[in-house]
Amino acid sequence: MVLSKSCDYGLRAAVYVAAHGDGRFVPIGEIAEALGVSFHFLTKALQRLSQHRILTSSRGPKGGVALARPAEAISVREVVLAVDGDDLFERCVLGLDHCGDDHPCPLHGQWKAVKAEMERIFTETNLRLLAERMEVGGMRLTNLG
Amino acid sequence: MVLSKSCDYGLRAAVYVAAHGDGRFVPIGEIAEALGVSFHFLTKALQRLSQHRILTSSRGPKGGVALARPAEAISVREVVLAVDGDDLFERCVLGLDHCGDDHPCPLHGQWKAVKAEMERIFTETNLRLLAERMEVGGMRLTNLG
DNA sequence: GTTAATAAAGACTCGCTTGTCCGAAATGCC
DNA sequence: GGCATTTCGGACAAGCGAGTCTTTATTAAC
Ligand code: SF4
Ligand code: SF4
Repeated sequence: MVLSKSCDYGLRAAVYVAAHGDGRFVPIGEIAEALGVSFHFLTKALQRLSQHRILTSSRGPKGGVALARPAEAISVREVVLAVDGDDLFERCVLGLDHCGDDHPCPLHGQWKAVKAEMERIFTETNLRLLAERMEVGGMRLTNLG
Repeated sequence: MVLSKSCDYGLRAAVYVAAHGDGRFVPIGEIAEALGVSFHFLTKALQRLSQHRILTSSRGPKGGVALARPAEAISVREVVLAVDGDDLFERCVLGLDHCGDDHPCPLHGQWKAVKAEMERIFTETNLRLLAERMEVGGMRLTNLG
């Protein structure tokens, strides 16, 4: 898959917090239940987001995670980089080492365009945008039950 | 990664055959050595290409694999589908089940464009094109040694 | 027919991702 | 201070892709 499960869960959780957070700390248990994913596994993904200053967290009662910045200041690209690293935007189709414009594989020209397009939409799309689409567009973050 | 290793190897091997085949059967051992990859593992990938009628094969001396059709009639898309299936073109970012235009996730609109772009360049690019780029453009299929 | 070369097929190991579980540390509430 | 709640962190198991090895089947050459 394009994104790892951790990244997938982390991104969906971040959108959930942006949509249902209202500034409070949202317990990871609530997010896990809402998304229908493993609580402990989701915890690990969100820890990485906290370490990268995308989320803040608080322990104890009324604790949980919250966005470290306004939702419109957090791009999807940032979340992907925090969890999966830059492999998606750097390595690609043929998986060669040290490739690039100077030592290209035969697909380089075309794939470079796809990579740039991916990075562009991930950079332009932020959590507020996604949260709004959930509210007004009825889009979903979970599997249909 | 976007493509599995099997798919990666299979695609590179197919391009090698298109470029260095000249109609003969090319032994898998020769391809594995040229690409610097495991012979046995490459064999598995090429078996799938043979099963999907992209390659033909012959056992025994002077045996090996050859393109089942002219190189310009084999698209990259076909090779990817044969080895990795349609996950790349069907499933995507959020990995939800049964998703699509009717039950979209918030990223659907943008990601659909990326998927379409990927499928387009993979469909338009055929093995002859890639083989020619190797010959005239000096592009590489292997890691630098 | 014998032999050598080669693809096909399957069993097996290894490492990474996913997922589970348990204890420790922090924090609000009484 | 004591307690309930919640994140943090590491250990552990399961599943899967990647890679190795061995055996069998097929074919060409002599
Ligand atoms: S498309 Fe470019 S960056 Fe990607 S593997 Fe080929 S040469 Fe490397
Ligand atoms: S982008 Fe569309 S097809 Fe992909 S996971 Fe989201 S809803 Fe499904």
